[in-house]
Amino acid sequence: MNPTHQPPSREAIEQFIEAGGLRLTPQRYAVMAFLMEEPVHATAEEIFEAVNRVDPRSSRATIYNSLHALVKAGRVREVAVEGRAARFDAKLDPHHHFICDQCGNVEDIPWYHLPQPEPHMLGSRRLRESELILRGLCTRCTESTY
Amino acid sequence: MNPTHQPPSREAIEQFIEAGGLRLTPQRYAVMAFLMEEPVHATAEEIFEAVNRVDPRSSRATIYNSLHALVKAGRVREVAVEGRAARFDAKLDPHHHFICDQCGNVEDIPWYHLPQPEPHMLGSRRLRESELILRGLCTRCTESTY
DNA sequence: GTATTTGCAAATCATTTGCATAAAC
DNA sequence: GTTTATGCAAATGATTTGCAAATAC
Repeated sequence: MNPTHQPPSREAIEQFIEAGGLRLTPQRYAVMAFLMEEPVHATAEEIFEAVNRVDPRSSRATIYNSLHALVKAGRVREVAVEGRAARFDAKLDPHHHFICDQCGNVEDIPWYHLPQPEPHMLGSRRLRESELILRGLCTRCTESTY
Repeated sequence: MNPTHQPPSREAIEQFIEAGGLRLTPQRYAVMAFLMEEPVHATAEEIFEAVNRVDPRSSRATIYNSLHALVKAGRVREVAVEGRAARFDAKLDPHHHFICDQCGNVEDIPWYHLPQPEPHMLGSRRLRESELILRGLCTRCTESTY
C-alpha cells in the first residue's frame, strides 16, 4: 500500500503492545507484528493461519483473545462487514475504510477531515470516535464486472 | 423517534417494495411494514419474532431472504455490528448511525453533509455510497455507567 | 404456465466459553 | 507468588443451504 513501508522493529512492536497496558506474550507479539507488517485488513482466520505458518503455537481462541485485547487497548481497529468475518487493522495513522460490496475486502482510503456532529445531534450520548465507511466495488471487482 | 411519525399506508408499503422490482409477497410486506413502522434497527431475529407474533407464516430463512432482497433493491439498509447480529433499517431519509459500544444498539443521527473523497483517493474503485458511523455510549448506557 | 419465493431442518461459518495448565511480571 | 493468558475442544449464535411444495405474476 505504502511504497516506502518500513517494517517496524521488534522493539517498536513490543512498545506498541505494552503502551496499551498489556502483557507481552509471544502470541500477541505475533498478531501485532503481522498486522503492522501486512496492512491487508486480515480476518481472524487469516491471522491465525499466517501466524501459525511462522511458528505454530497460537490457538484460534488466543488469536481472538489477542485481537480483542489489542482492540480494547486501542492498538488495533476492528471493521465489521455484513455477513462476513470481521477484518482487523493495526491502528497507526487515521484513515477511512472502503468495503467492497462484492468480495468484502476492506481497503484504506487516505484520511480527510470530517465535520463533527453538532452536540445537539448527540443528546447525552458519549461519542468515542467516528469513521467514514465507503462502499462500492474495489478495483479488482470493478475490472472483472462487465 | 420522530414525534410526528405517521404509519405508512398499505399502498405506500406495497409501492415501496414493488418500486424495487420485487414481487410482492405477504412475508416481504410484513418485514417492510415492520421496518417502516418501527424505526428501531431491529435484528433479523427480532423481525422474525415481531412479524410472526402478528401472523405466524414467515420462516427464519424467509426473513433473511426478504431482508437481503430488500437490501439489494435499495429499500433497506443493513448495519453490521462487530460480534453481534446485523441491524436493519428502512431506507427512508438519509441519516448517520450511532452504534453503542456497550449494548450494540444502533440509533439514527440526523443527516449532515459529508465531504466527498477526492477522485484520486478512490483510484478505479466504483463508489456506491458512503456513511458515517459514530461510536460511543448511547444515552441509556451513559446513564448506567458510574 | 413459468419463474420466484417459501418452509423446513440440517449445515456452515464466525466467534465464544469453561476449565486446567502455563507463562508474564 | 499472584495474576493473567493460553490451548483445547465443545458450545453458541448468526446466517446460509438444498430441495420439494406453494405462490406471484
